[in-house]
Amino acid sequence: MPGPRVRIAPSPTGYFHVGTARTALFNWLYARQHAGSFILRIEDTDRARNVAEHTEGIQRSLRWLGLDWDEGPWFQSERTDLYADAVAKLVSADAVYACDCTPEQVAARARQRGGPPGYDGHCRDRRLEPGPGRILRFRVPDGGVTAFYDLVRGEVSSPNGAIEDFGVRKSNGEPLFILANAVDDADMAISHVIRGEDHVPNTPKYLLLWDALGYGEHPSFAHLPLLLSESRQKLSKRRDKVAVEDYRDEGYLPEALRNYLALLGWSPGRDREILTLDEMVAEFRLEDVKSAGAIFDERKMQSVNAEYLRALDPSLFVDRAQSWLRARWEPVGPLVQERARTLGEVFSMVDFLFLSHPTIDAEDWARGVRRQPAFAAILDAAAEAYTDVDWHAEALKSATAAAGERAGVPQLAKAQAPVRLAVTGRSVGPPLFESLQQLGRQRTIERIRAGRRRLDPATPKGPQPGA
RNA sequence: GGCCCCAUCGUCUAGUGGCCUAGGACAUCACCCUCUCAAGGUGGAGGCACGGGUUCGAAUCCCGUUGGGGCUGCCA
Repeated sequence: MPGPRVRIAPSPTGYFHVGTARTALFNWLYARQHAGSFILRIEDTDRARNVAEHTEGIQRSLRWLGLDWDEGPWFQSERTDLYADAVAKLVSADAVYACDCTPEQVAARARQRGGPPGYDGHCRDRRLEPGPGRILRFRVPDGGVTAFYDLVRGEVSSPNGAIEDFGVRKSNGEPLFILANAVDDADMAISHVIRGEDHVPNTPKYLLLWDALGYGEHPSFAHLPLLLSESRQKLSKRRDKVAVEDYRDEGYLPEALRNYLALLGWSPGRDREILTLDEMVAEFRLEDVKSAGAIFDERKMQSVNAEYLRALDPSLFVDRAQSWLRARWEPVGPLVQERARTLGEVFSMVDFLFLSHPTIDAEDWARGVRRQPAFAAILDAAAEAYTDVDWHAEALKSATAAAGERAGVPQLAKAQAPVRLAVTGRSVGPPLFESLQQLGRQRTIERIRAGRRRLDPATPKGPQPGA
């Protein structure tokens, strides 16, 4: 008697997101509760947008959160034969047709109609031969309604007339999300599709495809409420700070993050909030998940984390803090080792990695500013250069050298000084580029900007003399 | 614009027709404790979006309005 089969299907196009983590958690809870299988599938069909580093990040984040998977990771990029077979089936059933309209043409016609954007079915009856340069589109029925039952939302339906002829295979032959997604769910015998609410509009298309491919009984669906930013918009990788690993680096405990995430859209009831994983597994009910979006509130998450921290056995707390501290400076350890005369000196060499704002040594700073007329120009150039450089020591070195040249200071030794002062607060310390690599892009650039502001004549605070 | 979804304190939520004078947590304010800060304790302020129904009775059911969100890609 096999249990349910669920999956988390992230795409490696960005850092692993707290929203994805919440979806993964709910899938995982469901699988564990029903002795089912939790499957990891990497949706990397869009080769142009994939970043290998993110594939690693997905797995690291999942493991860190304790969400172990039973199968996978499967990579869609390695399953292209499956999609090709499905496409062949769709073609021979005349469920899809080839279309050679460019996106520009589609948009232009939509503008001309003055109607809504979207594809107008232009090539529906042109009977073009499928092939390179031609996208394959699904022939959506003109009439009728596609409906499904959602474990969270109840009955959901939409008229087929509102669904345009969506693409299933790109003109370069790559499968599109909706196709790969449905084919894989069928192939992997997924019984419950538990995913974000943003996929609700995809579900009718998925079902149309599913039926056209003759896959039989539909999986069950549960669309989870979206995690929102403070502005009530869907949490976005671009706008918001959302990477799970950022929170790890800030010192959140995985069990605390997990607990907080569980509370978004679900509640164990009876006024309880802190609960163990076992309790969650025992009590979680998809049917009890709310359907309204939830704002991701970092302050609340902090208080949950604080509660977990306090509950730790003191010696365990020291251990946990220790390993966090250690992870922060360990990468520059060997570099510090060469320079420290006593262990006591280690601290002042790495303190900048821990402080939210570096302690600026007033004398070093004043001397640095005095000696380098292009101080400000170098900081500006560096901040700009660091914005989209590969965040590795070697690349940072070239970027800094280039920034120096742009500021009229071709010697790296001189060009690095203002950056070092702004970022570490001192004129001496471990090698700069490895230090920056460890500090991270965001904090580095923030500090350079702060250094830049420090250079500007102080803005008068109190009443102006004589005013 | 079209389609879809949603609606309890600022935020996360409890609530599934009478137990609701709507409970808890975060945040916030006051006080207590206290060498500081936390933690803890006590108390305060703060919400059922609005309008119609249904019902003896509605935060809970129905309809509408308003508001918010998602989707509308040869992204996933």
